[in-house]
Amino acid sequence: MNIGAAAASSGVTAKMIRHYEAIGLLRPAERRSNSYRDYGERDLHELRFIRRARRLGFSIPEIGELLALWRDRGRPSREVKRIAETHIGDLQSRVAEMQAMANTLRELVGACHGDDRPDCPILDDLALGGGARTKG
Amino acid sequence: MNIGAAAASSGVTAKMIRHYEAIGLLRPAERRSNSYRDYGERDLHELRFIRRARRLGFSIPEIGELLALWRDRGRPSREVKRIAETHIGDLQSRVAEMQAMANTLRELVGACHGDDRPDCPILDDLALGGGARTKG
DNA sequence: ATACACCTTCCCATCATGGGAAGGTCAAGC
DNA sequence: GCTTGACCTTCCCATGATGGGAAGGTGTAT
Repeated sequence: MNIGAAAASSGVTAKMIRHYEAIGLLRPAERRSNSYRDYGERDLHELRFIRRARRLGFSIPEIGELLALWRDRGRPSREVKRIAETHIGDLQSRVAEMQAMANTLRELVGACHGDDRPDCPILDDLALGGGARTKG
Repeated sequence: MNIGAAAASSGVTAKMIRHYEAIGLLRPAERRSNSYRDYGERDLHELRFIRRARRLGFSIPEIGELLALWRDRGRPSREVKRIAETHIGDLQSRVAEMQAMANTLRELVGACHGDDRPDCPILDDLALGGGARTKG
């Protein structure tokens, strides 16, 4: 199966499949006599795995770890769980940070009359240049 | 005031100050006879404005809009409010997306015994390659 | 044979940021 | 005056994930 078909079937673009191979996330694909890459069911499986993990927000290095564990039929599930938990923690931190931003902005938006008048608490606050006040 | 002092006083690195000038976010700084950039209070104000806005997660184009409005003393506050509200909406979407990821992962982690045994629902799920099941 | 779709590699762009080289400038100390 | 060290300048390169596109080879259908 050519790279185009593998791309269509896995949801990973051909461009990205070559990229994943180049950075070592995927092992080099088999080549046919015409130098075309050749993919089988097993490769498709890995490509779908990668796509799904990317959708869940795992970074490429994390996916590398997960793939290695996935390829190793005898690995302890402990490892996988640890990686997933670390990733959940990362997601939570980022969510908290963005919520803090949004809360600060909501306060400011609430204080801004938003009409033709020029004075605007949002700009006034940005102009202060201080740290995030709603942090604590 | 040299770029280093402006950087120290605004919290924006010298590297980034030059970058913001290069992409047109800041007007070209005054130059002294030795070709050094020269900054005054007004520039410091803009730099602090930018730093604060970046911290609140505004993109560079958004900051460009906000800066333009800020420089225009007579602008209607409506504009500023609209930009801020749009940005809040963006933040909320991203937060929701990341929370969905985290929830899916939490389910999977909850189902994984996480010991020496090799079977692991997390990897099993990733291997399915389907869409996000916890979406709806 | 011709056309068209597909494949290959290689280079460039994004976005915000940082690293670093090569070279000019300035202030302090000897 | 000359050296030293801190600062400035511009320019190039790297990140990480992804896409665009060129130049050229291959495969298949008409």
